[in-house]
Amino acid sequence: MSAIRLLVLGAVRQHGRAHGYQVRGDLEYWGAHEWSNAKPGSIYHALKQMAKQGLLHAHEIAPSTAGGPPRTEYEITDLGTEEFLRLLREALTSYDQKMDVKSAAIGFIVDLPRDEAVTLLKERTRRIGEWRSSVTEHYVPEDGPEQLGHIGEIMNLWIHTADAEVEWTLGLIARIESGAYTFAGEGEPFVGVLAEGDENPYATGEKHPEDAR
Amino acid sequence: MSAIRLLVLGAVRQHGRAHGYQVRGDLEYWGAHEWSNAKPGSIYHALKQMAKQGLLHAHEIAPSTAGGPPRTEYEITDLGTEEFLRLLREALTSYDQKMDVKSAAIGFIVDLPRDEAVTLLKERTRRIGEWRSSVTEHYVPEDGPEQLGHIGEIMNLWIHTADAEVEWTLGLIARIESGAYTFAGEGEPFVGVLAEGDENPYATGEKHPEDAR
DNA sequence: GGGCAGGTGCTCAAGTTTGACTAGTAAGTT
DNA sequence: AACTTACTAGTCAAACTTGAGCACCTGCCC
Repeated sequence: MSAIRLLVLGAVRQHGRAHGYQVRGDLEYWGAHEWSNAKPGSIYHALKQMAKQGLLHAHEIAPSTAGGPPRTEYEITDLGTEEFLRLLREALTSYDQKMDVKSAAIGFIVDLPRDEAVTLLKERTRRIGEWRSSVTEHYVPEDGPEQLGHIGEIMNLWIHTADAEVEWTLGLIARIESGAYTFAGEGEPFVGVLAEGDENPYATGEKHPEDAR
Repeated sequence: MSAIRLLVLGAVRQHGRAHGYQVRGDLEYWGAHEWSNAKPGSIYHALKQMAKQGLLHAHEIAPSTAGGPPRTEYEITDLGTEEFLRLLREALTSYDQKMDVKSAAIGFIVDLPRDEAVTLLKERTRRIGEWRSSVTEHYVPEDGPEQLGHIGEIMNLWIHTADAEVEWTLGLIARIESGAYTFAGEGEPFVGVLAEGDENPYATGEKHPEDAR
C-alpha cells in the first residue's frame, strides 16, 4: 500500500470539503512531499480514482475564486470514512518498514479513540517481534551465519531497524498512556490544515541542504 | 530511485551473462522479492529498458535448453558498469530511508574497494547528521515544539530512525575496517548466484508468517 | 501412451507515479 | 500601456509497477 490514499482521504476529511490544490497545500504543510509520493499528479489521480469508487463525492466546478481553471471540490462519503479508518488501522499495526505509510499513520492517529490507538500500537510491537524471530530463524543457514558473507549484513540491518522501531513505539505508547495529545471524542481536535489564504511556511521552496534523492 | 535497476545491473554483472529468468532466480535467492519490487514484470521491463539505453547488451534468442520460450541473454556494457557503480555509490551515501535501496546497496558493497566503501559509509553518517540537524532546526516552530501537537511525533520517529541508522552504519564501518569480508581486488569474491540447475532454498514458496502488506 | 503436476521463460493489460507543461488571473513595474 | 513575475489549478504523456496468464517442455505415474 502506498501512503497516498490515506493522506488524501485524511486531508479531505480534516478539511470537510476541499479541492485538489487545497489537499496539495495541506500535504506540503505536513512536509509530506519530502517523505512520500505526494506529487500533484498523484494527488489529482487519487482524488479522481476515489471519487469514481465512491469514497469521495465530487462537487463539480466551483469556478476558481483566484485564477486558474475551474476546480472540483470533494467531500468524504461514509464509505470513504470507513476506508480511511481501515487504512489507518492497518498502517498502524502492520510492519512493512515503509516510512511514508508510518508517518502518515502517526499524523492521523488522533482520529482514533485513545485506547484503540494504544491497542493497535501494542499489536504493532507484537508483530514486529514475530517478524523478527521468523527472519532470524528462517534466514540463518544451518552451517552458521558465516555462510552468508556480507549478505548477512542485510539481515543485520533489518533486525537493527526493527529493534529501533519497537523501542520508539514503546515510547510513543507510554506518552499516549500518560495522557499526551487529544484523541477522538476528547474535545477540540488538533487540526493541521491551512486556512484559506494562509501562507505555508514549509512550502516547496527551499528544502533541506542535502536532501539526497 | 527504486532499487530495481541497481539489483538487475548487479545481478547481470555477477553472472557475466544472464537471461531474465536467471536474474529473477538470483534476486529471489537474495530474498529481494520480499523487500523490494523485484517482480517478474519489473525485472523484464528493466532489462529491456536498460538494453535500449545501452547499459546492457542483448544477445538475441539462445533457444531455451529447458522448456519455455526462447530467451534473451544479457551482458553488461561499459556504460552499464559505470551506471551500476554510480547507483551503488549514490545508494550508499544518500540518506533516503528506503529500505530496499539500502539493502541492495549492502548486497553489492563488496564490488567496491574496501577503503572506498568505508569512505562512502562515513559520508553517509555525515549526511544523516546534517539532515538530522536541518530537520530539528527547520521543523521546530519558534513557539516551542508543543505547537506541533502529535505531529511532532512524526519528527520524533524520523530522528529516532536516523539515529538508529547511524549506529548501525558505524558498526558496519568498524567491522569492515577490522578486515571483515572480501572486497574488490582482494581475491576470490563472494558470489551470490545460483549455479545453473541449483535449487533455491528461499524461493517464492512459503514466506514469513505475518508478512503484512 | 495419456494425463497431469510442475518448472521455465516471458508477455500483456491495467493500474499508478512522475515531472514537465498549460492556461488563466492578479499584481507590481518600468 | 505594455511587460514581467508569481500564483492558482489542473492536465498529460511517458515511464514504471503489478499480477495474472500463456505456451512450452520435462518427468513421473499408472
